[in-house]
Amino acid sequence: MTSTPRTRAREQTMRDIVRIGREHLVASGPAALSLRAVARDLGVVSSAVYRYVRNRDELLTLLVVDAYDELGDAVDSAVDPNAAPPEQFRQLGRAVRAWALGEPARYALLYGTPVPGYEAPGEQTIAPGTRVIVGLMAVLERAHLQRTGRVDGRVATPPAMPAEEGAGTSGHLTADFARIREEFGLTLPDDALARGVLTWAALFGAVSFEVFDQYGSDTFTDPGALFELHLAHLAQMAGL
Amino acid sequence: MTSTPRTRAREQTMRDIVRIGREHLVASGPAALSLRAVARDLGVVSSAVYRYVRNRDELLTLLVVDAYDELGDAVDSAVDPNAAPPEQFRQLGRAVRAWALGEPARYALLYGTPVPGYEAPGEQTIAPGTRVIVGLMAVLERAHLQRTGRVDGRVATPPAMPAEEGAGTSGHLTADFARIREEFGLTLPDDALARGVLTWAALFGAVSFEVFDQYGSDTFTDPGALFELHLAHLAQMAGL
DNA sequence: TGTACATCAGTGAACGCGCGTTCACTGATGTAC
DNA sequence: TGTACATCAGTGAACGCGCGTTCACTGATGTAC
Repeated sequence: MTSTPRTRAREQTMRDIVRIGREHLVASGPAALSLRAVARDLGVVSSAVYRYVRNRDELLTLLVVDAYDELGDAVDSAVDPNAAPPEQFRQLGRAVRAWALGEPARYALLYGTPVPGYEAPGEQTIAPGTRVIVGLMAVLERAHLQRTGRVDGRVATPPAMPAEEGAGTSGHLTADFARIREEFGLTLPDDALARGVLTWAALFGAVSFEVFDQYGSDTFTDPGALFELHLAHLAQMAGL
Repeated sequence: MTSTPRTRAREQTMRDIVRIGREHLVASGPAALSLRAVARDLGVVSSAVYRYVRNRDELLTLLVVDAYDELGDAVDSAVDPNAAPPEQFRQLGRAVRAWALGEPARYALLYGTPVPGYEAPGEQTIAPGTRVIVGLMAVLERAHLQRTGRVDGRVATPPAMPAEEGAGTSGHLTADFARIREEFGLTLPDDALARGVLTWAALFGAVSFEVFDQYGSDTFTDPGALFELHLAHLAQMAGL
């Protein structure tokens, strides 16, 4: 039996720490995140936090994972599995934008300037950190399967897809794409993979420009409409 | 005669402050930039810096302008005025990427997470901050003029260009695009403007992903080749 | 050319603040017999 | 069921550090007559 009162209290405190950390992130950005301030809000002496968290970096990691997971959940629940791929792409894009605009500080933690001196530990952050690109690739894969006539998405043996060598696809890239295909279980050809990666980066570029106010505050009266236009062009670039 | 020894010394110190500030930015990021540390490196007591700079925010502004200008110069000198627009676009993109990879901390100051509590004063930062998008739009404008047969780029009366109302271009956007056209002296139709803005955001998205290491360090063996591929797709999206 | 005054760079001390992290400790909760 | 011991959350003091900004001051440089 692992759920003694003590362990339940510990889990609750852990959640409180993450919640308070989130609030501080929102208020002052990652560089200013401080264990002492979290302890204060937790109603506890500063050294007590070290019972829960090895150091400041570990708290940052908790917040990074927390944010990636919330974004991943938002995206997953926004994409209708029965919709057509182009619509799925738009749903994904809108979900990313909506979450980013709602949580600018946490978005910045994930996709803004890396926190100086902090290196995210891969074992904990890679899986949640790749959920969006995995989702995007799944949409592209489904579109590809439909295009090539395997609509249901179930292929007994994913045929060795010999990567219609695209216009500028060089040796290194071909190998990289092969590895990616393998790792994510995809059958997309090189060109589609390349477009997918660019679409991913471009989507976050558009979102970052809006969240970080690069357009200038009064350039676009209706940023949502601009974003819809962007989605249409991005879908085209993605090959959807 | 304004160049007394004293004013020359002052200008030199001013340059030293910016240079040292740059170095600190590189070492520890904008949030950690400190007037005291700059004073230390300048070999002067901390309060002396206040003879040159009103406060920390003003130093940040100097560094922002400094960085925007260096990036703008890099882009301007990379774009060959006699090249064809698609090649000009690639030159511009490569220049942005090269500068960003060479100066990641200063790139982050411009295009990463906004510094919490700091608001850039528009009067000083807007002009240098728009040089890249102005350059990009100039490339697109030239392509447009060539396409429409006014190759030399000199049109006596820029004809009232009634914005071939694009697929999803709504009312607000049309007005916004009209304002942009006016402000930058462009004749590009709405669709080209929209593509230009997205291409701009997408280009910086791709660069940010690389500089901020979003791809994962060992996913792409040859990031330069990937970027060239991106440029090809982006040029296509831009309508070049 | 020389003198009187104004300007300005830089000093040093101070104010009040916040930070991460360690350490020996107390007292409550959980566990094994 | 009761007792002895182990675990663990939280305390409070301390170490050593850095920060932005103000202020009265000294002494050198520049300017006007």
